[in-house]
Amino acid sequence: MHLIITEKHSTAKRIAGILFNKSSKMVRVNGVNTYESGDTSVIGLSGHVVGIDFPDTYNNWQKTDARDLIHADIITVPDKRNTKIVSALKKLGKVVDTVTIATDYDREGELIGVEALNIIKDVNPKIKSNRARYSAITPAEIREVFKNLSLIDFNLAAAGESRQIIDLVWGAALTRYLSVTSKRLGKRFLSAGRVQSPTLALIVDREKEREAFVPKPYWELYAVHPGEQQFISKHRKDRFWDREELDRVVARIQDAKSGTVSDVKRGKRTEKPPTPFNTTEFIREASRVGISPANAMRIAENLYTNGFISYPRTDNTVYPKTLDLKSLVSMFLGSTFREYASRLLEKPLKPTSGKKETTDHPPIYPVAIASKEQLKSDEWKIYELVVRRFFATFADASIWKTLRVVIEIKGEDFVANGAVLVEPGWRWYYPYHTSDDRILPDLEAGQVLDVEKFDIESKTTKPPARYGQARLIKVMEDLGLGTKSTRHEIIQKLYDRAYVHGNPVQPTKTAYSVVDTLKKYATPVVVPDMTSKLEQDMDLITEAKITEESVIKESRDMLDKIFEDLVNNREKIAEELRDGLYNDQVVGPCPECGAEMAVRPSRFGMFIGCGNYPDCTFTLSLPSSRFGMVVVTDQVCEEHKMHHIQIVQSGKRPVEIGCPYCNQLKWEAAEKAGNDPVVGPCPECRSDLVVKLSRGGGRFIRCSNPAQDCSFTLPLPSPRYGELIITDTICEEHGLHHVRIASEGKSPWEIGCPYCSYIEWQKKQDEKKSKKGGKKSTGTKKSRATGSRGKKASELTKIGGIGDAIVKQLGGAGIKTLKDLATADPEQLSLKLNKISKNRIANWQASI
DNA sequence: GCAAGGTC
Repeated sequence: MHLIITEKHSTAKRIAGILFNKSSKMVRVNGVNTYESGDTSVIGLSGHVVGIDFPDTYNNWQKTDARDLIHADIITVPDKRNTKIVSALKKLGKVVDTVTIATDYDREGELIGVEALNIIKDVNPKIKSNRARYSAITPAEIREVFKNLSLIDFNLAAAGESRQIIDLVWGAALTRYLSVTSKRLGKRFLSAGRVQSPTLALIVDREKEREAFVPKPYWELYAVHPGEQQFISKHRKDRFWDREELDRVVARIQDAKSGTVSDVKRGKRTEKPPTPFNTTEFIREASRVGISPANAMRIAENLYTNGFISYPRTDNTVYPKTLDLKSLVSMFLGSTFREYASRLLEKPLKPTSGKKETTDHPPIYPVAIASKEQLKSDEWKIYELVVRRFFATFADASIWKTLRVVIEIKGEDFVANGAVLVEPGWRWYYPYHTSDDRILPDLEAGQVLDVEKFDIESKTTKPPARYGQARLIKVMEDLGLGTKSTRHEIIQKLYDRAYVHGNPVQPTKTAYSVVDTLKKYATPVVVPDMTSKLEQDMDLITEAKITEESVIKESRDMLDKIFEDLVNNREKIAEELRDGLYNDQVVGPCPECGAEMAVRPSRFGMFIGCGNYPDCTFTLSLPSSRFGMVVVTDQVCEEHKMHHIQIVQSGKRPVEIGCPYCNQLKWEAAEKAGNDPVVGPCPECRSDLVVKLSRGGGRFIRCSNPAQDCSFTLPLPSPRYGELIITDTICEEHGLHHVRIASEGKSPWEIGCPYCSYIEWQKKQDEKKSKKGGKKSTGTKKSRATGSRGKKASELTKIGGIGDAIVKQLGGAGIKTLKDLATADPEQLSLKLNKISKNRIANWQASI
């Protein structure tokens, strides 16, 4: 049997479609869809199906010396999410005599293929192998390539493997050193890596430049020319740095009522059409239409899996020759883009091409017609962007008519520039770039012009701007940091680690400390050179000029030297790191005694405490801090002079607490006022259910039974902003008023009956969980095994919403006291309980 | 609980 292995499922399906035509049959092997015809099978991987790691004996961060990781054994481990594919490969491997590796045509693709081959070799050492290399999945190219199979490039795969090992060793050793030395263990650990650290350094360096920037004042001088077509001209000097000089000029000209046109230059400016989309350029243009890099990639992936656009992760800016561009454009004759397509087809199609041409994937282009109704609004925005960009790459240049006029006013030259778009060219297809005409009247040399007045604008030079996410991705690409698929993830990682916040991106003090320490003691990991050197070495490995082993050894030796320094200076570094880390926790003056308040850990999560403790015991609570990391931003509350606070949770939008004192006062006021809006009768005791403000600034619904012996609660879905409106509609089933959340500038969100909405939401969570599988079932078993114990009445019932049945469940999960509950991770706990969401747990915790 | 690279 012949087995073809591709990098992803979608390519397996498409290649089978081309090679087998209609005889392609889908066969499930160990739960993996494969395609079969006659003696040949095609299976798709999911990228790397195995990874590398250290043996379990190195797992304890405190007990293992970080330095030992440099020379620790490295083992291959199957990727947890892809165990099915691994076993399918083993199963098929036994009955196969030849394997064709048809993964992506790049370095990682070669490695991914060799990894799969090695899995098969384990069960079938005599297997024969070859390689199919293609740059676009078109029938012509695929058929051709499979007629001319080549050999696997094991050197190329070895180059990829050297990268894996070097990244793991440097990343893990430095991450552990930083975390252990600064005692930042658990989820607040401090990380370092070949790509993330230089990226973080870029952000920190830019912030330092901004801090060091001294603004310089300057002035601009304009003349206003009235008439049918009023316009302004600017003094030729552009910027006056010397106020006295400006004053002298103004004194000379101020009573001038006219000027003479001394020079007129007419010209033409052409703008070439844009080049085909690669990932970075796509992300930048998506941010123009208001979509963040992470969202743009998520949406693009979605459009790709649904067959609307081509593969979105590509560096290529040249359409492969095998791509049938004409039929792609013609396809749009039957769409809302008809007029654009037919205009393009009037002439032969000549696409632009960019500088970079790669072999793995084509540039991003549309592959099918979509209608606006079919897609969500952001999806349509992205789809339209890809379509219009595709069109623009065939369009003509746009042409501007330009006019430059010099006007002499009492011996001083004033200049006016005009530009009018005369041939829109590609701009007609691709209207995302502003193209404002600057219209000047048709002037002739010698003409006398009126001057109505002079305007002086006083300005200052601006510090370099902070990086926006899209800009940062571009800079990373220019420096060779990361890949098209990882750059936006690396930036996300910096947010998750609380190294940065906001957009444009701002570093925290922790980032300053980490970057400073690494710069001083482990320079190679904070500069892009490590990546460029690695790239060069990988090329040499590929050309068989040096070995993988020698590259790895050299890298380990370098890290050994670095660790000598790190170990010798441990105390000093610990102190430096902790200083910076403390600065990151400083919130502002204590309202009671004026001392410095800072974020501090307690058994129940983080809180803000006074530096004068125990003399001053004033505290502010930070309710959601159990679920994420606290970020102190540089925004300061005018009233309390406290820094605004954010709670960052990996993979989620940060929770903006704002000024923690304002937040606390708001909550206390709401508690005191007690006029909480009533939603309806409590399903358990018939008292009023009311909307309460949670300590985190969020909202939830609770029973207001005055005796406090009913503990029914309902969470509310999470837009924390906007007004909660209780409507007149009443749920027939639960008797509760429907609610909606109204935010300014957005259409209101109808939640309906909060009870129904909660049940609905829980169902969805359960479905998600059951899809994950594996982990959950063992958790449930465990909870049953220990569940028989917790029987007595528990302090847990003091919390709203917890009755005897839930106490029993909680007991089974090892939660017996309020303290247990307060310190539990809601997500983990929710997995151990039956139909109790992590939000519900979070609400309990917030009410402790 | 570490990296970065695939893929979803």
